[in-house]
Amino acid sequence: MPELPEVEVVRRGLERWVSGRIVADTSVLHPRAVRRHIAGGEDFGARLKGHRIGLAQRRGKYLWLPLADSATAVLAHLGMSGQLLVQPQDATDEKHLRIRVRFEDALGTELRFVDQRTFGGLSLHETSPDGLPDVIAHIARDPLDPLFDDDAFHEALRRRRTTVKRALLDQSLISGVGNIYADEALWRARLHYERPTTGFTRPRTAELLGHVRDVMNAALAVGGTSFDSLYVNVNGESGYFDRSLDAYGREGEPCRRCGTVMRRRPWMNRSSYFCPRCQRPPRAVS
DNA sequence: AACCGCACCTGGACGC
DNA sequence: TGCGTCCAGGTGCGGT
Repeated sequence: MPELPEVEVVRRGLERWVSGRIVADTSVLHPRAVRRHIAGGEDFGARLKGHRIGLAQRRGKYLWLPLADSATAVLAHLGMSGQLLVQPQDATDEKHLRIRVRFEDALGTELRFVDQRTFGGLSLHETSPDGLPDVIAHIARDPLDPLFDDDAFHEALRRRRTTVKRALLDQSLISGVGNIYADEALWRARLHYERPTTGFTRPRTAELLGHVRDVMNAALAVGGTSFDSLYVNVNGESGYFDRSLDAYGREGEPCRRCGTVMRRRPWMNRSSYFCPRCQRPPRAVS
């Protein structure tokens, strides 16, 4: 479900409501939610207990909470339907509550990981000297990271024998982009999703990256994209960017630029939305 | 080494 | 009402 802007909204919420607190007790209510924590749910809880939570971090769609005085961090991925909520301790359990974390203080709130489809989860990992959990070393920096290297991205794009949307979704090339923001950025750049990346010029890459950043920043400014109650911030509130989408989910509606009816095409077991006039397919594919 | 396709889940919307 | 089908914002793994 969530892409970079939605995950960043959650990170900010964790920083505000969770960072600095000391873990008391953790309960894992569904084993799949900790499947990346090989030692299991009991071990997961035991290792968190007594540790102070550091500043919440993010790379792409991954979030992590460093544990103070240890070279470890709680890594979180929301998958398609995961939520991290800060709830009053006495609030009724959500139907898909998977993990609960209570704290030593008297603030009266707890952290809950709620996840309908169980594609997401929490796990504890060693962190490298730069603070990155070891298991996400293969995840590229995201386009809002000041250290993202535009030139290296361009060179990598040209080396790949792939198409532009596949490249945008490849988290080892550029992280944080998912199906929604890929379609939005491609619409803004007037690029068809099957356009090969091999022939990309430097200006074309620069323009595409500019659109990726613009659309993500615009989404961030209004709290992210929510089609339903599945995506919410830590307080359970939805974002409003769904009202601003130009491509994603607009099959049958007029292109906001040229009025042509927008199309949807099955693509890699999901969908691609595009304007058939503004985003012409490459000749070889058509 | 790259690249592709699929498995991993639950549930809502829709057609019959 | 119920059943089948399709669809959903992601990732990692195995096979080629």
